[in-house]
Amino acid sequence: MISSDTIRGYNDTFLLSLLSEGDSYGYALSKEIKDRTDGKYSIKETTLYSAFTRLKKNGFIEAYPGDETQGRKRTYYRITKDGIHYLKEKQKEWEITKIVVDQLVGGKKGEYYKRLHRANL
Amino acid sequence: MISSDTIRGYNDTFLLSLLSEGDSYGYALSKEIKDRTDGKYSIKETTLYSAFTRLKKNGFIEAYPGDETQGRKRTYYRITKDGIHYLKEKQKEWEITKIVVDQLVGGKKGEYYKRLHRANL
DNA sequence: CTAAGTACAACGACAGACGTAGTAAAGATA
DNA sequence: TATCTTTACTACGTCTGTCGTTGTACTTAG
Repeated sequence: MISSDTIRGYNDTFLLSLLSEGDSYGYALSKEIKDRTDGKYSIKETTLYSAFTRLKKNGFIEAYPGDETQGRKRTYYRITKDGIHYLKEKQKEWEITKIVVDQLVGGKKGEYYKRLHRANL
Repeated sequence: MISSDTIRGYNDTFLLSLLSEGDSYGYALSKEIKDRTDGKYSIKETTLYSAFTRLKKNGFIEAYPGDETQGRKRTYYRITKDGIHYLKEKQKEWEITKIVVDQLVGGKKGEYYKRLHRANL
């Protein structure tokens, strides 16, 4: 199980990405994250709702009440234009981050080969 | 420029990875990180030295004084066996993290969900 | 009736990153 | 000679996302 701290700051992006596929609410988004990662990552409730608060404050999402006739009333969320813009920025950032971290964490086959070669010089 | 918060928690791993190639000291490691990422990421001084403190406390590195005949005396760092073990764990974690985040940030055509299953991680 | 699942909110604590400042020694420049 | 730049740290306080804990409330299954 990946810890949330490992991918700190990307929870907002995960939520925006899911909301970019359609409006949803807390519990459904939480389940979706767990399902899509095959249970390898899940967002904590407190993290989830504090993320909603932050995203609202930043104008990246809008909340509206659901019209459930049964069950407890849900709060639905809709991504805004600013949210879509932010999402795209973070998607680009992630692509760069992957490359940067790959170069620094090491541990890849190719890297070992190069190091071995260098050591033998 | 990638922010340190984006890759929070991986600074320790970066340092351990570099030290796994050979002993080094603060400034050299800082430069190496900047160079290897083509300037796309750099570690702040305070972050660097607080990382050293943490790594020492965890027994992942050992410090020893350099024997420079000129210039200010440096503190060199050497990775320990525990450090190597931790590094390998984090390298594995990173491979999983990449797949997990790829699946959730979106913006790419979904090859990754299949990869997650195929990778058997 | 009770337990489990759904759907949130409030509060405080923690840890890594970071801004600011200060210390110190050497070499380069004017 | 003076000072500016580079190297090499240490100390201290702040910020922010995450998370543990607790509480509330409504619904369905057994």
